[in-house]
Amino acid sequence: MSKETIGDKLRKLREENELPLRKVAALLDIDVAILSKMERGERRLTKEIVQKLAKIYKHDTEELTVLYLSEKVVYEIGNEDLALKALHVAEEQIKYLTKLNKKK
Amino acid sequence: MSKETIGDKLRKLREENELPLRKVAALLDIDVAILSKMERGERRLTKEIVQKLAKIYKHDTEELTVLYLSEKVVYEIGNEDLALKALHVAEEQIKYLTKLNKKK
DNA sequence: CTATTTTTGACAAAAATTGTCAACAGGCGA
DNA sequence: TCGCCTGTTGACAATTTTTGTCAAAAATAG
Repeated sequence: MSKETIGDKLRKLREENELPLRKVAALLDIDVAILSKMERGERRLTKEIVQKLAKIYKHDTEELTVLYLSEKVVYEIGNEDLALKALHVAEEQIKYLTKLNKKK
Repeated sequence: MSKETIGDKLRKLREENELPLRKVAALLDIDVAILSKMERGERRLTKEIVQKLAKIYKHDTEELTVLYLSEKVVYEIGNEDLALKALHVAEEQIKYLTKLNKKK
C-alpha cells in the first residue's frame, strides 16, 4: 500500500489522456516548466489548478481536491509525533466551525 | 463549547504567571510588539516559540504543541466542505508514514 | 538523425513574512 | 496632574519564500 502523490496521479491522468505538457500548460495558461515541476512535486499545486486539471482530464474533482488538501496537511504537520493528536483536535474544530456556518 | 485560540491560551497562561509581555519577550529574545501580536493572532506563532512558552509558564508542552498544530491545519484547509474528508485521508497517510519510520 | 517532449537551473519579479521602531492609549499610584 | 508601566498599533525596511520566465540540456519517439 504505497502512497501515490497527487503529482503522480495528475501525470497518470495526463498520459491517459495523451496530452503533452505543452497543451495542458496552454489550457492552464502557465509555463510548461511549472507544470512539469508540479507533477513532480517540485512546485506547489493550487486548488484552482487541481480543479482545472480535473475538468481537463474529466476526472472526479472532489477526489483530486481531497487528495490535494490532505497532502497539504501532511506537508504542514507530517512527521510530527503529535500529528495524529493534532489532526483529531483539528477535526473537532472543523466540525464545530461547520456547525456554526450552518446555523447562520 | 466555544473554541479558545492558542493565542488566548498563551495570554491566560502569561497572566496567571503574572509576567508582563516585556519580560517574556526578553526571555524569547523577540520584540514586545511581536509577542503582543502573536497572543492576539495577528502574527504567526512558531512551534519553537510555543514550546519555549510552555516551559516558561510551566505548562504541558504537548498540549500546547497539539493546539498549535491543529490550528495550523484548520488555517490551511478550514472552511472547505471537503475538509473532513481531507483530514481522514491525511490521517491514513500519516499512519502509513509513521509505520514506515518505525521499520527503519 | 530529427522533431517533440520533458527536465533542469539560473535569474528576476512579486509576494509574504519578519524585525525594528516610535507613537499612542489606558491604568494606577504618588 | 504627573510619571511610570503595560500593552497596542501602524509604518517601514529587511529578509525570506514563492512565483514566473526563459533557454539550454536531456530524454523519448518516429
